[in-house]
Amino acid sequence: MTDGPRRSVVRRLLSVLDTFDATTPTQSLTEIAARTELPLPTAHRLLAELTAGGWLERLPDGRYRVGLRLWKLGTLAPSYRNLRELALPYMQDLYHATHENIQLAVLDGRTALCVENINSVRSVPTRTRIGGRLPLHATGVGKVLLAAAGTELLASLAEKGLRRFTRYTIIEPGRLSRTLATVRDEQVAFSREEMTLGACSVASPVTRPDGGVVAAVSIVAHSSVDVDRLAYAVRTAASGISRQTGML
Amino acid sequence: MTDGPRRSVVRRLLSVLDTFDATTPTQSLTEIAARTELPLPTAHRLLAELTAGGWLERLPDGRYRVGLRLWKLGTLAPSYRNLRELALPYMQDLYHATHENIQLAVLDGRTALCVENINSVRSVPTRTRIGGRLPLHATGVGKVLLAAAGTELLASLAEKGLRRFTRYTIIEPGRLSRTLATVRDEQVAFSREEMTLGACSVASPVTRPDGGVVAAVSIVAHSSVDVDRLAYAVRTAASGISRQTGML
DNA sequence: GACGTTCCTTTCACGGGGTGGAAGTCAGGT
DNA sequence: ACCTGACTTCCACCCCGTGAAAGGAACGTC
Repeated sequence: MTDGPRRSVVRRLLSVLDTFDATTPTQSLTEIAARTELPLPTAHRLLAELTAGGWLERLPDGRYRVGLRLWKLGTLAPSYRNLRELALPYMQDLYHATHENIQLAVLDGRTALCVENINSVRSVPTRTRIGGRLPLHATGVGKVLLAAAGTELLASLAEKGLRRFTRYTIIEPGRLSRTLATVRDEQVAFSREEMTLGACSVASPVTRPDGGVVAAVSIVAHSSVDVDRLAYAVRTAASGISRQTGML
Repeated sequence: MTDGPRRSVVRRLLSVLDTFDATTPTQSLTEIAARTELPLPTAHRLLAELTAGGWLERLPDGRYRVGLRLWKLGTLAPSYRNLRELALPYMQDLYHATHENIQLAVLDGRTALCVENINSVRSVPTRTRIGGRLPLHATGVGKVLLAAAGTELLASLAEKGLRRFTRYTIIEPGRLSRTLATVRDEQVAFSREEMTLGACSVASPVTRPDGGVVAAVSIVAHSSVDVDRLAYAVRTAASGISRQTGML
């Protein structure tokens, strides 16, 4: 029946957990079995064990969703645990000064991962959610993180082709590389409608005392806003957070 | 060797994950093996699989910690996913109006679980962390959640004895029960140095359109602050959040 | 009320993969 | 050089996870 190579119990279990994402926060047994390509009884047994332990929850209608226990565990993840607590006050200051959207992201593989955000009702509505992903080459935070990463990352991204989101997206590796050099130089990255038409952003790196970049903060505003004028604000906030990282 | 009854692979794996908590965010192989009571090679294999999938991370010194993937997954947990995003703006309003600590908690088993907080530098320093637990009988948020839960919960807590934290902690089940009636009536709960000497709190319930209580917001202030004057502020914020829960 | 459908749950004999004692490796200390 | 403690690898045994098949449960349809 199952053609694929046999996975270990552990990998099966983890692939069950992996089926939960932002687009499918709740799932039925059949859906999970289908997505994991596991026989129905097998999926059922794994889900039963996860539910019994409180890792997943079962809704009255039989559907499964992520439980509090997993949330609590995730809370201990490094980029979250302290960074978020240190950064939030500074992000709030930025928000009160500008009334625009504020984001905090870390590097996760080949994308930027949003770990905290403050959405403004007055500013451009962003699709970004906590736990959501952002492209490295078309956003402010992405560029900051990409600039700080080794050149191999850029090379590997370029190899697979830089996706064009709007007509302003930089998809030429050479031009992107030059942009990143400026970012490293000035500690600020811009994105002018490169990800979404009508939205611009300014980002700046959060660093450890040794200079390593751990995250990026940014302001995401409507394209009519002069983001250059916001650059110093982001840099100031980023410096504030960076100063605190020494205490981790 | 191992005396205990044999656990299934799944339960073994989950007990490995379970060893991670706020007090031990990073652990060595030997520590994990000891805490889970698993043979060292077994623990090693499980950890290797978890690390390979990005569920755990390995530090240069060989210690393990929770990885980004688990954090992302936890992000999907119900009480967190939307509640937090809805509530944060209102919590910020409260913070700016009062400059005290603000907390948001949900019921989790026999304790209150803090899902969001804003710590004020000007107010009492709180030990509470996101993902941290608070007693139901000695805190504002706890009382709100306990009042909304069935009477069985209070009975079962009383059976095991209500822990005394300070000389003000209510440990008489009858008196607590009467207090909870008032909480239900007035939609506000107070804690006056019942958890920590020098700290008081006011809390109010966040409800769904059908009236069910999903969370509690509170202000935690120095005991010199007249918390009665803050009651309307918390109730207002709680109402605001409650109105939004209809959109979930 | 019988019948079909869909989704979930339970059973159980089989055999492959997890197990863990033992041995090997590595780093730091004396 | 020798020891100690912590991690990693090996591999033969055997236990426990597996999944096809059958049993329920909850609907909707004729």
